[in-house]
Amino acid sequence: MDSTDLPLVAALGASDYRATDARLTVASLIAERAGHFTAADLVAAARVQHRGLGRATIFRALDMFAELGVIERLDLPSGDHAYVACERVHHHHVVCSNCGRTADVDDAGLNAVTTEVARRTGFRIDTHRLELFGLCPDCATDAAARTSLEEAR
Amino acid sequence: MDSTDLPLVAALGASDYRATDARLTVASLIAERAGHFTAADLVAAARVQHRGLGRATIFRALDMFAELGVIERLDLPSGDHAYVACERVHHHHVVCSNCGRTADVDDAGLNAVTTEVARRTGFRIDTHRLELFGLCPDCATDAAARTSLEEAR
DNA sequence: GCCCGGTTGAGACTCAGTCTCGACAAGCGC
DNA sequence: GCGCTTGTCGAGACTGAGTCTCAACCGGGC
Repeated sequence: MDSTDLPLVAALGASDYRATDARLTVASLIAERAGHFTAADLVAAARVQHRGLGRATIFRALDMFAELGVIERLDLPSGDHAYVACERVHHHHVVCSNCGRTADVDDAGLNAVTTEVARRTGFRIDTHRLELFGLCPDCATDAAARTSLEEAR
Repeated sequence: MDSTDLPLVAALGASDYRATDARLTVASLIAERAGHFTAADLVAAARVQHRGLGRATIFRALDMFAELGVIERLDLPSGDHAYVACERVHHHHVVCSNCGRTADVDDAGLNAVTTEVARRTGFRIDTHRLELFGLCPDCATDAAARTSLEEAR
């Protein structure tokens, strides 16, 4: 894949930040990952593939991409922090707890929920965060196949 | 307040865990807090009020109460971890980003949202986490008063 | 060539959370 | 009462994610 095709690189180009080698490297590392990833993943991958990339640089790049809205921070049920590459519009994530793959979903009726919550509690809701965890179609199929196999025994 | 009235203490009594002094102290520290609190808050409070309470003990007690379902872990928009005392049934939290007060809300139509998301993405949704942030009625009133005051100038 | 501001990698630092260890206390059989 | 087991304790070492600092580097403008 030509790295200039990456949405992260496009966002970088459209911003006031310079498109340096280090940032392009981080962008391509992120693009290599299908689902969510942790900062530690990137640091490890950078060490293996592109020696010259400091820890601080990766954290700085992640902060910057998060600020540009092209990656988003995620809190896994385990309490760990992770990131996902994503669109810049407001949306939510569904995370496969088996393979880590993620999917974006838009509002999907959540606006009505926040309105209802505001009405019930009297709170003025400014922001919200919805994260959904489960099995992606592939892993769900696998799991179902494995279950029926065990039942057949 | 008689500490035996605390729902945390009741849950502790109903469990297999021993109701030791250290745990009762942690329970009363948690009960003193109206909204969410961090582990560091408790450690600091314990140091000020009840010298003899180790860091590890507080973390262990928090884990235990979380396991009993009487406190719940929360991820603030800042990325910090916090805890809230809460009911044992499944529910969600609304957090005041000004004073930290929290309110519990039940499903409020979210079930429909998860069903819709599952339908659209093909994921099998197992768990989810919804956190809402905004201003509680008091802080919202204050904020509104301050805004109108500034407009009058 | 020189300056300036943005960016870099290295490494020190911080701090939340975990782990380990020896001490202690409650419960229980004898 | 005694000894054993088990659960719990506090202290402090440890770990690892994330931040901060600093000197070096780089490209652009003059």
